[in-house]
Amino acid sequence: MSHCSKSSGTHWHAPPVARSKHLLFLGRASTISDMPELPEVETMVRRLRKLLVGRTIVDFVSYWPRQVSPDVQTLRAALTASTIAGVTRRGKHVVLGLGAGKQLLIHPKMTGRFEFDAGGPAAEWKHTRAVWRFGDGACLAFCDARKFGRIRLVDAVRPEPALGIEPLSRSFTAERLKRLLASRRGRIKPLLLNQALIAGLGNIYTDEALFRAGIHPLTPAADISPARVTRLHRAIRQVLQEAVRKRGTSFDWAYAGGGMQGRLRVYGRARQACYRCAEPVQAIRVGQRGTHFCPRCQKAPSHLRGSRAVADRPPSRRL
DNA sequence: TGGTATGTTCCAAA
DNA sequence: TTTTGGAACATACC
Repeated sequence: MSHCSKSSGTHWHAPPVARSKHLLFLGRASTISDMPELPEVETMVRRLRKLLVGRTIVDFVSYWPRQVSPDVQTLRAALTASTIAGVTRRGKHVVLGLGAGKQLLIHPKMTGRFEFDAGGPAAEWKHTRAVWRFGDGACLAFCDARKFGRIRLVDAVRPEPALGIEPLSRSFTAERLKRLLASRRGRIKPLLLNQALIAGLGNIYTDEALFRAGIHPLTPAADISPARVTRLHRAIRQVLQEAVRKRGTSFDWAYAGGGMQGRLRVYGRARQACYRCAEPVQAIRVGQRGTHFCPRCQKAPSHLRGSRAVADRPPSRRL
């Protein structure tokens, strides 16, 4: 494949050669984290905050210009000489506060992660897509195997994108969730994944919250009783809070560092016994996402009862 | 080799 | 209008 066609020439050179894997655990270099749902991004943000606040950017390089906006030259000019005033989270975005009404939003998508080296550009990592260099010689790298991650400079006064409520904020109440779901005709799982409604839930924690609330993922949102929505609200907050405490879920080659994987009750447990009732956990596909639930603890909605949509079938099949 | 992946967006169709 | 499915983005692992 040719890299050159779409890069308009800006800062487009070969990315640094990756060090062999074991070297990542030596020396000063430290892996910040990885991962993509709210607890994982929150974990990233907390660690980045300690490392970055007060540091002044002296250079920015992108090795995959398609993932940054505006264009690399504009972005580089805007970032250079900026001091990072704060690091926060909005939904699944890492937000670097730059002062002067500017913010840098970084979305890790599926495989984005940060690496930091206080000693400067000596360390180079696998899949490095962007590097920030600071006045004291330290370097921050955004690494992203699948290149889905996005880095966007936005006006802090006009916050983008349009994201829904923060599920761990005080304003996310059971009543609020009821209102959010009441007028919806869709199924509950895709609605919980909709970032314009609730910002931060992803595939793992949605399945986990639905299990804890005893709600089948295909249940039409408007059919869920008020009492059950209250349970769902509590389940969402509990599972997210627990995952934040555990520093998120570590899964496969792309993600390491968290401890929540040992606490998951249905996600990734297809055909294994439900911890509550011993029924095998079932895997189906909902809105193109792998979906795990216990068919006994999470009763199918009445209109689907007995239908093939909730019967055993391999997760690779379309519904 | 093919199926799958923690995310999102765009389009078409229902 | 709302909802849903499919493809696309791009790569790595099993």
